[in-house]
Amino acid sequence: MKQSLQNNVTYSTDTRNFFEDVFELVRLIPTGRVTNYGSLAKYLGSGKSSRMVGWAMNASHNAEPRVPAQRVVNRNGFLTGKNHFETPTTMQELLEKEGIQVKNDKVVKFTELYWDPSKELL
DNA sequence: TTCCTGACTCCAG
DNA sequence: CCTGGAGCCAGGA
Repeated sequence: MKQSLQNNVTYSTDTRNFFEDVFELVRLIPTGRVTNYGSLAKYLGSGKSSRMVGWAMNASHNAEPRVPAQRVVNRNGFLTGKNHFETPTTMQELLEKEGIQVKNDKVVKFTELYWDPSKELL
């Protein structure tokens, strides 16, 4: 099912809702914590569609209020999405500004900072 | 319309 | 423990 929106952009209705769900969920991640794509997808009921979460992040840059996409990394704590920010170092800088240490494109103490929506949220 | 790609993950070997 | 292949599904060519 497709529908045309006011901004003249076409999205599948389900996709649009999925986007917004992802955005809101990411905004719930506490400052100084991180999570991964798979957990978000699972929490939203998409199970194995972790790639779609990353794809949604791609569209999150224009979202209001801002989506802290830097807090979403892959399951090993690597900043796989860094190249999609304004500069390749933006993601890391944003994280460090929140007190998260990053080394070699990986979140230090990832397992301790990991935030699982299906456990932290009701 | 078909084919390819990807901010990912899981699983069999 | 490491690797390759498959599942996933929206967009772009």
